[in-house]
This record gives sequence, structure tokens and C-alpha cells, in this order.
Amino acid sequence: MGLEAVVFQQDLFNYSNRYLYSLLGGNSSYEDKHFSHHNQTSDEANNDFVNGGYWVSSSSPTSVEATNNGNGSSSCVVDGLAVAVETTSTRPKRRRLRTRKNKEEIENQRMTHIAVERNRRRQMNEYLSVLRSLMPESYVQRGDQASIIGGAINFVKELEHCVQLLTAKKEVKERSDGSTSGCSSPFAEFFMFPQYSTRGDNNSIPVNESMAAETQPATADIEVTMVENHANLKIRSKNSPAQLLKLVSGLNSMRLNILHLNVTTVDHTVLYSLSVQVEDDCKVTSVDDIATALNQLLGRIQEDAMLN
Amino acid sequence: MGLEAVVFQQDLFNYSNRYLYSLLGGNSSYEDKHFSHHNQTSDEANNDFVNGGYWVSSSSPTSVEATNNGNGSSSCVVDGLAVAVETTSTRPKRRRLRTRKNKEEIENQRMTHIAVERNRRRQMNEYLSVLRSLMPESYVQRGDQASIIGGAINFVKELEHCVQLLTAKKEVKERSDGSTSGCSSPFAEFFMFPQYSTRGDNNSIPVNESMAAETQPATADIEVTMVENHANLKIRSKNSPAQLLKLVSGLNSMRLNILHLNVTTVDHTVLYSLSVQVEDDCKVTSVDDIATALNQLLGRIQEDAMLN
DNA sequence: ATGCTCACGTGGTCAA
DNA sequence: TTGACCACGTGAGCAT
Repeated sequence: MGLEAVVFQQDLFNYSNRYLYSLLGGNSSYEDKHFSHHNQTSDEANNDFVNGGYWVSSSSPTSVEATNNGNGSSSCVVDGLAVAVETTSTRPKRRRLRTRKNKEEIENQRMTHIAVERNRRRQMNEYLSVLRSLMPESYVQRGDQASIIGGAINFVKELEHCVQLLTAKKEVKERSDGSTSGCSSPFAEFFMFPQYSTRGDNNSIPVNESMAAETQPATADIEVTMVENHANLKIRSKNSPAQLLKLVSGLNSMRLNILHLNVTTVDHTVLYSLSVQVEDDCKVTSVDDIATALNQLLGRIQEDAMLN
Repeated sequence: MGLEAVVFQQDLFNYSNRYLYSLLGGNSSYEDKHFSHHNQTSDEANNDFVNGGYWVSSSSPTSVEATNNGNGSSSCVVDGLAVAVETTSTRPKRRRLRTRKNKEEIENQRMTHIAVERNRRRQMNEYLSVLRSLMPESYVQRGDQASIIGGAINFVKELEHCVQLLTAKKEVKERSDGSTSGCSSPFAEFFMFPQYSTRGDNNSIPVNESMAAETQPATADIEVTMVENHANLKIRSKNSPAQLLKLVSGLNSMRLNILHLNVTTVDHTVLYSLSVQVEDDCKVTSVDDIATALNQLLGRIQEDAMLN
């Protein structure tokens, strides 16, 4: 292998060799590159067609393959170079061996670098195609990847606008007008007359009649309303691990049968909104009883979270 | 400037001049490059800030401008090159002129190409930053541009889900009849490509590769989609006592952290729609794994309900 | 021919 | 050191 001869015929340019290599490897052996690589890329393409339909993010096998192919082609090219220069070099062999190992390692790193970079590009394109797939056609006329994310911008704006509109319409249906402007904490606007509230400025509820609540502090915002044997519960609290599990378990043991449940998490605040059926053998039947029981339950859950 | 001397000390390689030039120009003479080009790029930047702020998808004006600027800067460079060639070459003058013109033009095109490409990259980054700016913080922890569009995928899904929910709620409020194009069973329209389905007419998925699913029958309609470590789960099943409790418990023990959960009950059919975060120590990471685990979990829950 | 887009290989840089 | 990310310049392909 005359590889080393080429590399060290001039010690001056430590880097330019790499460039010459890439030059010749990139230009003269073009068909070589497109042979060794095109197989790979077409395989990838096929793979993506099979997997991509179902969105499986398996990136590792292809990258390994790419590395192998890259090594194969590169060594071949370098051999070609070596023959031409072998006649001109007269260096001792020791240095050649040491430096050869060095070069090998550098080549190795280089190939992994190439593979990694290729992977990165591929993942990006996968994401782009996914993003494109879940947008309506009109937002992405040009398949251009800049246009895709441009269309995503518009689409997100549109969706947000849509959500805003719908929630506004829903809000205006409930006639909860006006008081949403100064709500600093999330979900605060969901509570009209909470039995328990963590907010200090407990306005709009001047004399809360839930005297039972005063014996223990509020662990969360809790609002309970009831019609016949159906109750609507709204709970806003800090999130904690397994909170939902314990809450559901507690309600279950309280003989409150969950019909609808909606939990929404924003940052570390979570809002539970549920409608439950008060079973016949349930011990707590009034709104205040339920609210108190909920407050105790959430207090226990919080304590649990503290300990763990 | 010793740059050109290096470039033309060998006439052998017709292309390598370009490469060596770009090498030295790109690496060693960093400040040089940033002298001649930076005027241009900064002008472009200003211009794009004016246009880009308004979201005008006009790629042509900027490109034209880039071309002009590229001409100016490139001619400068080429002049420098020409001087260097005069001293070392001994060719007749006619050819020199022709080739010089040729070289000039090629250099010209090259510079415009560079400028265009640079513009393209810049525009892409602008789009990315815009897209990032209008997403909540939690969707884009890592400022990575792959993560940005990954987060955008999640965000779009979440928004779409939200819209679907709101419109569905509005619809169901106005009319409770199941006239949605012949869907006999409720919630059937929520499933696009379920991994498990209780419906016999499993059309539109001719050869689903999830062979693991066939080993056991579907206990419910289950659809899992995933992006990064966020998964969206849709489950439709028959209602049974404490089903939700067991489901939440099961997900908890599977290290699937529930971010959003929505359960809706109609008659004896219940639809769970939840978005979960796949924790780092989770054993099931692929969509099929999760779907299979869900199917098993629901099967166990159903068996439990049978016995009690 | 020209413009535009993309994939590629590469060097620089920042953090673990 | 290593790995991840990014910007860069460059050649190819595909449209106008």
C-alpha cells in the first residue's frame, strides 16, 4: 500500500493531502462514489418507504452500513493515488508505520464523522417529511424544505387562532366575561366559586360559606358543583408523580364513579376536570363534603409526593 | 498576499486550484473572507430583517441582490488571482485572455452560487427561529434545529387534537345523532391507522407490518403515534368498573408519564385519548411495543372485570 | 444556459 | 477526548 508514501512525500502540507484526496476521490472516481453510495442511498430510500409509512425512527443500522461503504470506497481511491507517487518517496519505514496508524485512526474518525453527519441530515429530513405529512396540502405547495417549515409556521398560527376562536366561543357561551384579563396563573379562569382556593386575593367570594374548609388550608383549587347524583369536579394543583393514579384510586374508593375526566398539564400545574356519578352507597353526598374530601385526598397525595 | 502564489505554483490540476483556494480562503485567511464578504452579507441581513419580519415569501429579490453583490466581491477576488497568474505563466496571450475570461465567469458563477446557498441557509434558520418562537417552551427544550421541528410536530399534533376535541364537543352539543357518514360505533372516526382494531373491515391498511399484533386478538381499538419521546395514545374500549384506575396504574408502572388525558364515555363505550411522555427508563419505546403492551394491559383489565 | 434546491464532506466549536 | 451541532463551499439534479 503506497498510501503512506503519498501522505509523507511532503511533510509541509499536513492538511492539503486530505484535500487532494477528497478532490480526486470526489471528482475522478465519480462513478465509484455513485456506485458505492447509491446502493446505500437507494436502500435507505426503500427502507424509508417501508418504515416511513408507519414512522419508525430506526437510524442506527443504516449508519453502520454507510460507514462500511465509505471505508471501502476510500481505501480504493487512496490506492490509486499511491501508485503514482510511490516512485518519488524515499522516507524511512518506521515513521511510515507509526504515521500510518495515525492516519488510519484519523481516517476512521473521519468516516464516523461523515456517517454521523449523514445520519443527522437523514433524521432532519424524516422530521421534515413527518411535519409535512400532518399539514394540509395547501400549506406546502412547494415540497421545498424551507417551504415546509414556512408552511408549518403558518399552520401553527392558523391552528392557534382556531383554538383561540373555539375557546372564546365556548367561553362566551358560559358567559364568563370580563374576569379573564388579570389571571396570572394558568387555569385560574376556570374557577367561578371554588370551595378551596390557593390564591390569596380571594375576591368575588367575600364570605365563603364553607366553614368546614377553614380548619385546614387549601391544598389546591377545588370547585365542586352538583346536579342530582352527578358532580362536576375541577381541581387545579401542582403536579406530582403518580398524582393522577392516586386521585383516581381515591375517587374510586370514595364511591365516586368517573364518567368523564380531562387532565391538562401546563408546566408544573395540572388541571383536572371531571364529572363523576355519586354512587348510592357513597358516604359524601353534598358539594362541601365532596370538596372537603377532595382537599384531604390531595393533601395526602402531596404529602406522599414530599416523602418520596 | 502569499495566497495566490500557493494557489498557482502548480498548473497541473485544473480543479485543485479551486480547492486549494477555497481551502486557504476558507481556513487560514478567515479574516480576509470576512472582509470581502461581510459587507455583502450584512447588507443582506438587514434587508431580510426588513422583509422577513413581515413574512414575505419572496425568494427572488434577495437572490437577485445576492447575485449583484456576489459579482462585486467575486471580481475583486478574481483580479487578485489574475495578477498571480501573470507572474508564473508563460502561455501565449490569446489563450490567456480567453481562459482568463472563462475563469472569471466561472469564478463569478461560483461566488453567486456560494451567496445563494448562504442565503438559503440563512432563510432556513430564520424560519426555524420563527417556528421556535411561536411554540411553548416545553416543546423545544433543546435549541437544536432538529428538535425544533420535532417539537413542532408534537405541537401541531397537540393543536390538532385540541381543535378536534373542541369541535367535537361543539358538535355533540348541537346534535347527538351518529350521522357521521355511516360510522355505526361511536368514536370510530378518531382512528386513522390503529395498530389494533376490533373492527372486522380493516381496510386501508392492507399489509400492516405489525405482525406481533396478530399473535393475540385486539381487545380494543388502539392507535399509537410517536415523535421523539412523546406518544399519543387513542384507546376505544368497552367500559368496565375501575378500568380507568387500572389503565392509569398500568401506564404508570410502564414508565409512561401521562401529560394529557381525556376520557369520554358514551353508553358503554369509552374513549381514552392521552399524550404521554416516555420516560428514560421505559422498556417499551416503539409504537408497536407500546400498542402491544396496551393491548395486553387492556386484556388483563377485561379479564379482571369478567371475574368480578 | 440559468436558477434553485439538495446532499455531501469538512472544519470549527461547544459541552460532557 | 469525544460527540453533537452547525455553517460552509461544492457538485449534481431538476426545473425555468
